[in-house]
Amino acid sequence: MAIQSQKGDGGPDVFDAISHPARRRMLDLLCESERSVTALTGNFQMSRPAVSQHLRVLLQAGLVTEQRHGRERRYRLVPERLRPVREWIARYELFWDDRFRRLQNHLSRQSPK
Amino acid sequence: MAIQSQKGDGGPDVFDAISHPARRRMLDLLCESERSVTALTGNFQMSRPAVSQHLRVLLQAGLVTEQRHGRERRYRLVPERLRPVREWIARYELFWDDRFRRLQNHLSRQSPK
DNA sequence: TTGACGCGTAAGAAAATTCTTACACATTAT
DNA sequence: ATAATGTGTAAGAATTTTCTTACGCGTCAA
Repeated sequence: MAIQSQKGDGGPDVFDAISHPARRRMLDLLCESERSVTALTGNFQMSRPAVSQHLRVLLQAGLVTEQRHGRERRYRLVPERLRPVREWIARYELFWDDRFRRLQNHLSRQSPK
Repeated sequence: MAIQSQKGDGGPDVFDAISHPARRRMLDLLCESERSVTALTGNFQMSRPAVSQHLRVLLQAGLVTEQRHGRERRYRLVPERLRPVREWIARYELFWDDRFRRLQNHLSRQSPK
């Protein structure tokens, strides 16, 4: 028996939402303007329901919002929600910058003097 | 029948690798110093083989490297590999900064004049 | 040499993911 | 009223993920 998963009920995980290439592409497309499901589907090879399902994942992660306009629903990007990712990455960014800085220091201490 | 998946054979996906909380935590731990599998396992509730399997995902994504020291293997962080994530996020960061800037402009054009 | 230690991998189970097709339901156009 | 549009959701299948236990193999210590 394997007791596993139980995925953070506290809130849908943003990292998980952006792990699928199609969902990242959807966000990229929504950067330009809000779009309907059908409009988005044109950019993928999957069926419309599949796109719809991906949108639901993004919706639950709070990365997009839905607005009904007559019979269509337009999805709009909520970029702020990506902040947790940005913040997590920041730590590592410093890390690789540090390496770069150390390398520079090392090199500059070699030629002069 | 459903012909699906075929996950990017070009290379293991970094976004996918960091989608699991345990793997992010492992990277966090490896920020401080390189560690062995057993040392890492102490920080989780899963079995050692499970940790080992997660490390393999990170390894294949190039996020860590492995060094054998006697009978143990130490894993070391390769922060540069997170760059694709940083770059992808950058676009959205501008986006939310823009919103902030527009709001400021809006407000500053209201009080003066 | 014998054990104990550190680790990877195999095998298998439980769940989650990700698609597809089929339908049901509004809304808009004829 | 009817038909066409735009969507969500249900049902089901193929795959992947993620764990666990059981083993096997090198390495270090007695």
